[in-house]
Amino acid sequence: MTDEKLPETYRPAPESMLCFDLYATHHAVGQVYQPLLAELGLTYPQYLVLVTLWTGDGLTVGELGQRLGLESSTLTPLIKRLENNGVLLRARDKSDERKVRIHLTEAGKQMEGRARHIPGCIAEAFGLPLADLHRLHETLTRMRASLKASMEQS
Amino acid sequence: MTDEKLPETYRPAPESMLCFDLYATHHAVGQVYQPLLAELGLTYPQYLVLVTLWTGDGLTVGELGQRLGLESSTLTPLIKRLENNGVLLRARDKSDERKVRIHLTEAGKQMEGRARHIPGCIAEAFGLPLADLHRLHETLTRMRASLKASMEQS
DNA sequence: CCCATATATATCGTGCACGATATAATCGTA
DNA sequence: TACGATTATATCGTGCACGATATATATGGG
Repeated sequence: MTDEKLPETYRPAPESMLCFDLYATHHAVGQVYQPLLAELGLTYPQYLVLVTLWTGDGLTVGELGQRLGLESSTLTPLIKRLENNGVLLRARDKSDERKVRIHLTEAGKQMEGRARHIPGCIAEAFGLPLADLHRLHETLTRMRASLKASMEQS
Repeated sequence: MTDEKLPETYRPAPESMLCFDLYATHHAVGQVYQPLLAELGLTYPQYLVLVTLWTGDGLTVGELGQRLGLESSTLTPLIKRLENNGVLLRARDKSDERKVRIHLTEAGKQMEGRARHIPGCIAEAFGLPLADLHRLHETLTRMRASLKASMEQS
């Protein structure tokens, strides 16, 4: 990073800050998801958990947390809410009783079909050509790698 | 959006979803901010409020909410915490007693100097050339506009 | 002037997210 | 085998964020 002095009048406003772009865009995406997910009785984080389970049932809490970047203190109550709503079941792993494996119920599996239209709706709402979306994905992935690296070293 | 059928085996994983990119990148940025803001005794949303006030003192709760995209139900307690920490004061507007205007204290004004190094640290952690950051800002801004438009019409 | 309506903020209940800590199972090694 | 260290989840307290609702002030039409 350059160390050059910025003029005294340089005062970043939230609207010009990249971190705010991420914050606000993520928020706006959540607003678009909200009515789509409400039909299924899901919140956005709950939907992410189900998407992950649809790619592979029987994951442990830890594996889910690794995929989604969430702690057990977040996942445990979230998963219990999903269990209360009947979309999954929690079961201790027989060969290692420390682990809790999450299994979809029939209702949870069938929900995949009912959610199939959602990615298309979201992609449409983005309103950008596919090439831009690809570039965005790549930029954000590289950025995330860099952010993680800068955290490790400190 | 095209309506063409996707193969039955198409199953988006969170890691390939753009919304997850935004979610995870925003989260990673928060992790980088956290130690920098902890020195000032601030959370990230509190920092955003102060950044906004540094660009113009005496904003109302509603104006802050508009700039940051937050509701009074979020801002009111957040601002009260900042008031308890002595960085700002809340005062009813004399000419319209419905409005609450937020004014920085001396401590709140001085905090701007103590926070001046933060944007540079963050930009460095992004680890991308400035051109990419500009492009990202523009892409996200356009995307946000499109997302908002798609919400209005529905 | 009075009241219906609109506006600005605050309150309440739910859920997400964290760090710190607790608990319980497993593993390594003496 | 016994015990310290590690691992996996759960619990607790704090703060953010929302939608629904309440309260208080302001405004406009009759």
